[in-house]
This record gives sequence, structure tokens and C-alpha cells, in this order.
Amino acid sequence: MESQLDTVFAALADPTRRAILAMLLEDDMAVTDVAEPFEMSLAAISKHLVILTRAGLISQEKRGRVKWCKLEPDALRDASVWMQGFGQFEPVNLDAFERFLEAELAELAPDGAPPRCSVPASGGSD
Amino acid sequence: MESQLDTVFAALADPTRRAILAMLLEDDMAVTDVAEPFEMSLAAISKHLVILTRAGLISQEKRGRVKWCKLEPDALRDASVWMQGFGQFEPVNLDAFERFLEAELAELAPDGAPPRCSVPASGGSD
DNA sequence: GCGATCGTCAACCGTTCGGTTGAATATGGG
DNA sequence: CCCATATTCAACCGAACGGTTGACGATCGC
Repeated sequence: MESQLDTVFAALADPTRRAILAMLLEDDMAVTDVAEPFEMSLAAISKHLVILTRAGLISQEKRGRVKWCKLEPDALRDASVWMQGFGQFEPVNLDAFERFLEAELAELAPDGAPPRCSVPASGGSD
Repeated sequence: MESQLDTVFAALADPTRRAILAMLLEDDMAVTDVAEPFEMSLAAISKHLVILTRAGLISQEKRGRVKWCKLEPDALRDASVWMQGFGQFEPVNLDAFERFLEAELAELAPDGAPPRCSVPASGGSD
């Protein structure tokens, strides 16, 4: 009885999970590698990944003994559509998106250990 | 130390709160009127409105003894921008948005007591 | 001023969340 | 086969959530 919108927004409400999504935007990653830049336990990250998977935001495929995590942007489209309806239908500003990602990623690497994911190219020259 | 994105997405993760936003898309409303279509107590709705206010999604202005609630779509823009970055930058489908709202509102009026808020015109034949 | 209305506050309740730890379960390599 | 690696499971914890009820402070109308 729980809508997809519920689980997607709930998943996005956590900064750790948003950071994970941003990392996966760069490339598919193994669970251990996802966990590396964070200061919490591997089990905690594993739980976050379960939540993201249940929300449909990522998928996980086990190959050998490592489980690969892959971003699934489709799940975001519904939620995005919902939100756009309230935003006066304005076009989004991609520059603002880049700044968001940078700020969020900077926040979770306070000890000078930046995750090796920068910001998506977002089309580059636009 | 809690980002605006945190509070906005957390606020959106609850179907009651999303329904309230959809209602306010139609018109400003008093707290009692907001609560009317729901089956929970007025105090519960009041709490939801506090959460929406703290997230910046609505504003409340007290005039006389009634407190008016007003949608503040600006707060959604940031979150929307963030999400769009994952959606392969595809244009959103506004028809889909209308269907979403209809479905969500229908869900919370199971006893045949539809809230008197339909769906936003979304630029159509208003 | 009195009573009804509007809305919040405070205390409480059960559930979920985000995290920990330690054990368990694959799986791959020498 | 044995051990290291990769990941999850299970139990636990404190805090936050979503809801209730009852009391309370404003404010309006008469």
C-alpha cells in the first residue's frame, strides 16, 4: 500500500544515499568501493543500498563474489515529473545541479579524502 | 547541519503531505480546511504543516483566528534540479504529472468523499 | 463577557530509521 | 584445503516519525 513515490522520496531524503547516487552516476561500483569514502560501517552502506534498490533507484548484480551497483535513473523520472508540476514548469538549470553535487560531495569528505567521483559531465558545453 | 534537500525530500516522502501540497496548488487554505478531507486528527495535520513549513514548501500566515497555508513552489525547484540531473535530462511529461496527482488524490478519498481539489490545469484549457 | 471555533502544545504510544557490533555465508586464490 | 575477501544477517540501540488524546491560548460573534 506504499506508493513508489513514497519509497523514492524517502530514499532521497538521506544525504548518504544521495551521495551514493552521485557516485554511481560516474560509474558502476562494487559495494566495498561504494562504502570506502564514508565513515560508517560496511553493513550500514549495505543497508542503504538495499533501500536504494527497493526504491528502484539502483540495481545490484552479483558477479563472482562482488556485487555491482548500477544507477537506475528511470525511477527518478516519476518523482521528477511529480515535482515539476509544482515548480511553475520552469526549465531546470543544470549549472545549479552541478553546484549541488559538488557541495554535497564536499560535505561528506571533511577529512580531505575526496571520493574520486566529481560531477557528471552534464553535456559539457551548454 | 541538515541540508535543505534533506528536509524537502523527507517532507515529500509522506503521501499525506504530498496530497496537502496538491490541494494547495489549487488555492490557499485554512488549516481546518486542509484537514477536512483526511481521516486523521487536526493535530496530526498541524504537525504535517509544520514539517512542510520547515522544508520551505509552504508558508503560513495567521489572519485573525485562521491560519492560511500557501504553497511555496520555490523550495521544490532546488530538489527538482537535483533530481533532473539523474534523469538523463529528459523533458518531463506533464500529462504524466496530472495522472499522478489524480491517482494520489483518489487514493486518500476511499470513502467516496473526494477533496474538492482536482488537478492543476498545467497550462491546458484552464 | 461567554461560548464556540481555530490551532497548537504536551505527553504518550508503537513503529521505523540509521547506525553499531559480531557472526555467518559465499566465493576466489594459492 | 585453507585462508582472505566480499557481503549480508541478526540482534541491539537511541532517536525520530506519525499518530492519538486532552488541555490550553487566541480570537470571533453575539
